[in-house]
Amino acid sequence: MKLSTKGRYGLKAIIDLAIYSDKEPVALSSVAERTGISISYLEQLIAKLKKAELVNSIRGAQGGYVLAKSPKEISVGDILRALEGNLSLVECAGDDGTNICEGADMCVTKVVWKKISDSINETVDKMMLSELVDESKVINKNDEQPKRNSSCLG
Amino acid sequence: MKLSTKGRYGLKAIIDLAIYSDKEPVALSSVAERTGISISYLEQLIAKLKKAELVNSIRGAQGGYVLAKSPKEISVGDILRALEGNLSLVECAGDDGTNICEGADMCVTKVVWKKISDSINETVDKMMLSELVDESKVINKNDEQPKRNSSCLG
DNA sequence: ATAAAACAGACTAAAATAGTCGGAATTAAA
DNA sequence: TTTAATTCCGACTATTTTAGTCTGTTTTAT
Repeated sequence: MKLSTKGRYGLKAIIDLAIYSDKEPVALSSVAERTGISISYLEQLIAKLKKAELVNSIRGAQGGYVLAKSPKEISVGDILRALEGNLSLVECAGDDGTNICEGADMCVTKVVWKKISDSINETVDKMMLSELVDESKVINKNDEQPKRNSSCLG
Repeated sequence: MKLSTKGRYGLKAIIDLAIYSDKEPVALSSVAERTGISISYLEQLIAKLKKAELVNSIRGAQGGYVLAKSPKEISVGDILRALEGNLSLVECAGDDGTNICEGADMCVTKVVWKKISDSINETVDKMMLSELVDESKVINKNDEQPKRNSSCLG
């Protein structure tokens, strides 16, 4: 039940975007440089974020990506769901109306999975991207150069 | 980030045990019959539950398994951790002291993963096996034969 | 024109999952 | 004391998922 690298790297990537796309669009090449994630893979991740309308793209030379709205309005839940799909631990407890088991009515364990995914969603929905950006600035406030930190893609 | 069948089937299995092992040990063959999970696979699952000291085994003919303690004292968290390992969504936020990333101190996303796993653990630790057993009895109270329900291994 | 970028999608190696299988050890009962 | 039921053990395998890479196309500022 581990999160895939899509979720982990993708969150890193959008935090990077949030920090650096204030003035001008940020190219994936520079995100890649700072985070240590390959451009090719970033393309996959950012495509999901774009599809979820969390980021916008500017094509062509000097193009790149910007947040589609304020980091205060983007929750970690929005980001993770965009990257990973629904955050339920089992298919049958998802919010997307997929009720795949026939016997779901009389399924005792379903309430367990439902409670777990509710608590996950609640937790991630009240964390905002802006908080992570702030936290990141605190961590790096003493450095001219922000930490490269490519060893920790956590 | 889905739970594996170990967690899903294993929980079903221990609920079945809790219901039927009041008087005498329950053989895996009968658990298999009721749940629709193969005996071979059940062996794997129950081995984990035994290792975690949630069930005891009686070997030989007429043997089987019983709960190691009252269902009131076994939390869903105990069960799922026995089956799945720690319930953290990433390695670096586990409780087992594994701090694998070097840059973990300056890792912004780590607090995200920590909050999520805390909320998961909190949720599953306050659900007790006894509650699921009770719930299961309510669901099946009108039937002479409990639901076979093999279509829903949720 | 050129170069820098986003965009699209096919492709692949490695790892994890979801089991099965064969046999050995133990023990109640016939 | 044999038999059958059971736990126990570990190796094995097919399938699926993950984690990317690679090739090429389109767009656009300079």
